[in-house]
Amino acid sequence: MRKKEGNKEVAILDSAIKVFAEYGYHKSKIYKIAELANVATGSVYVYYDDKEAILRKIFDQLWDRLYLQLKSVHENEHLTSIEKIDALIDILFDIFLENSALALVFVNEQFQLIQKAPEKFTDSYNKFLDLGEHIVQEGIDTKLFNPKIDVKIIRSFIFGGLRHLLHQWAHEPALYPLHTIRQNVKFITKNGLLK
Amino acid sequence: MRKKEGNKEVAILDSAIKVFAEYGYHKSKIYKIAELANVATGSVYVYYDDKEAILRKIFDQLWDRLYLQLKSVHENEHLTSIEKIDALIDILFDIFLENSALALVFVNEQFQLIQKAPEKFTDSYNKFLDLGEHIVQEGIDTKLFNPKIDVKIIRSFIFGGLRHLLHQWAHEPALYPLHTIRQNVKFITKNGLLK
Amino acid sequence: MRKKEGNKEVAILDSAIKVFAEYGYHKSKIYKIAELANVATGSVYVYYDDKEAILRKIFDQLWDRLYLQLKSVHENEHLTSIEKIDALIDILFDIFLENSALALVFVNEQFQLIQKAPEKFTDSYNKFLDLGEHIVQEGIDTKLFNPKIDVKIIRSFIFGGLRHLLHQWAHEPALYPLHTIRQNVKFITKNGLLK
Amino acid sequence: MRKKEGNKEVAILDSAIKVFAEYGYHKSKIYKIAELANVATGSVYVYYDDKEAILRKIFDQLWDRLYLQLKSVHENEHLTSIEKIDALIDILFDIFLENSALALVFVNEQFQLIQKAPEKFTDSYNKFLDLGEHIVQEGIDTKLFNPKIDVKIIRSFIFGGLRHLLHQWAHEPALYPLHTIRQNVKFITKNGLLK
DNA sequence: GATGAATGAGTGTTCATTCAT
DNA sequence: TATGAATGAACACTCATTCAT
Repeated sequence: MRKKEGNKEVAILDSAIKVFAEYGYHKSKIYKIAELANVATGSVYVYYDDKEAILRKIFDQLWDRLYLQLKSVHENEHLTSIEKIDALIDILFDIFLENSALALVFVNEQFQLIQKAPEKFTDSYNKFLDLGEHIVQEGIDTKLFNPKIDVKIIRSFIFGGLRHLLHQWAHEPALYPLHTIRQNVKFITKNGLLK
Repeated sequence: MRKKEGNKEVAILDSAIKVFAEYGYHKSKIYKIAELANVATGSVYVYYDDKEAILRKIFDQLWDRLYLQLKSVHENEHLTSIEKIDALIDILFDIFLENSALALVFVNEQFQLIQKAPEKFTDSYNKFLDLGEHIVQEGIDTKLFNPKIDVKIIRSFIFGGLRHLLHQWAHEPALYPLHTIRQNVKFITKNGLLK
Repeated sequence: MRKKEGNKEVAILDSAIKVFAEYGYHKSKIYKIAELANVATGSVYVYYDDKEAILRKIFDQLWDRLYLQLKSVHENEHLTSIEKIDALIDILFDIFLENSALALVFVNEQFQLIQKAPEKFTDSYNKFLDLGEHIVQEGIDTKLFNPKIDVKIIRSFIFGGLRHLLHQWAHEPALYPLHTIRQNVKFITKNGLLK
Repeated sequence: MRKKEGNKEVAILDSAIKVFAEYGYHKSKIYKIAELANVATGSVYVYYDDKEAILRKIFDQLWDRLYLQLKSVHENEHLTSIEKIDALIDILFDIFLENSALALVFVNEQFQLIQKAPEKFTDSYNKFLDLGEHIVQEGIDTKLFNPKIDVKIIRSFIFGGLRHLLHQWAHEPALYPLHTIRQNVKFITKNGLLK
């Protein structure tokens, strides 16, 4: 009996990220993904129900990782709210620095997927956002951040700003060193949040 | 939508915005657009070369309008840099307040389109961004804004933040009144830019 | 504007009968049907929703014709029950004599189709059977036929016998002249029904 | 169905009959058959060359049994031709009474299979038909049956009638008790054959 | 210009069959 | 024998685009 190596499942996912990044979800062909993963077309369907399931899995994994990292930051009692916001930004930058194709997929496809069936979207995503919101609220409560701001709106604003920058960077990494982007984001964010 | 006698071209474009907003570009069918515009499928091709040309036209018009408005703001010598940034934000909010379907299309499809062939993307878009950048630079030069910031990065950050907020609003207008979003954005932006 | 010629719809149906007869429904390919009808594959879907709709249409037309003919026979008051049974047999033989491919499709595919969703099967089929049953009952009531027989069972028996013979004939027309088959069927049927 | 230890071959065949009966041959999946037989998909191919071989085996066994029974009837010198015809009908009814799924498979799939390669179809089938024909001929020779009838045609007619009734019964056993069907068939058959 | 019937290239998915273990 | 992961050929159906009228 042949055993599932488990490698194929991962290989398919990695290939999918690359193919989705290059062509966009809709123009990505299953046979391209299979080809790049060195498996047969049909094998894709051994591990994933359909094309969308692959995309969904990509985001599941992504947000699981991001949430766990942010959670560990948040549970560190030695950090101020400011330092936690700093860490949040670092977490996002680091994961995409590691895999720029993933950044492209994230920016280009998450909206469409989440819009289709928000309730089916990975729970870690909402947990991540909630935690981010919580951190901002903590900053307000501890008089570090300006009470005038609406946490949900600011959360979205920062998130969107980061998303856009990461997209540009993923698309043209040479244009700006990531650390410069990072510094600027931290600067504007903090100075905007501090009283 | 009622057929606009003698102006099928506009009717098609308006219908396309609605259909693209509802289904996303890739899942939008030409016959749906034609139907909503009360014209025959074939008529779409009388006015537009292909499906992508419709999308391109939507962005052309959008950025033309935005650029012209920002230009007029910028040419007003009575405004400070801060007031110009305020006006920039207002311009963006107002146009999407007027047409939320357009906001959705903008947020969901611009990336994909611009990525495909950046050089073919409407020139007004770049002009708009350059002008925004210019305004920020002016603020730095006049000692209003912090010189530490990189104008291009900050420009993208704010732009992305706005984009994301508009998307959320377009998708669920009831969640937040646009004016609250607007206030918050202005607040964080200004406090982040000012020394 | 191109006008639907109406010929294509018929051409596709005729081709489908031939292709279904030769390969069986499941092994028949849409492109084969289109090819034989001298139309493009896509044109098949201009006229029919899907593959099954073609098969369904074939039976709709078949049973509509058969029912109308039997109805006209039944309404002829000069005929005895025996003569009506004779006519019923003739009707079936004649229609398949005219189109032997249709006979094959009928024999091979009707069961599967009717089994899938009996309630969606053409109404004319049930009307035809009911009328056949009615004629037999009339024969019993007028003391021509044996009262011991159960009309529904006998109806099915004769129907199945005819079906099988027609199938054999359609498959190997040379084996038996249709008129010999017809005579024998009439003979056994009548002698079985008469007291 | 419970796994029959040491007799996977039989378990697969029994499962196949049920699955073919429920879904029809073409829509039956090998993995469904394997699942029902409590064996792995691959095991099916240990015992059968391919999907069609399973169907072929079902008919082989069926006709072997039927032929052997009819042969034994025919060799009984105490029976008249009429009694032999009676017995023939009983044989058919009894085997399907015992296994109604088999009846469905027989009715739905035999045509397609036999049509594809008549020469490869089980020999017992032809032997059975020939013996049936022989019995009718005997009846004619012994002046019991009407000499006008063509034995081959009548054989097919009766066979088809039975087939159709069995199909209806297998599909809706509650509609008619099998013994009523049996009586009616015997009645019409005999009265049609006797002078 | 306007129409909508006609086109046919293109692809996600299925599933019978194979084969390494 | 037995397994079930892996395969890849096959196909129904879609829909952007064309073009005869």
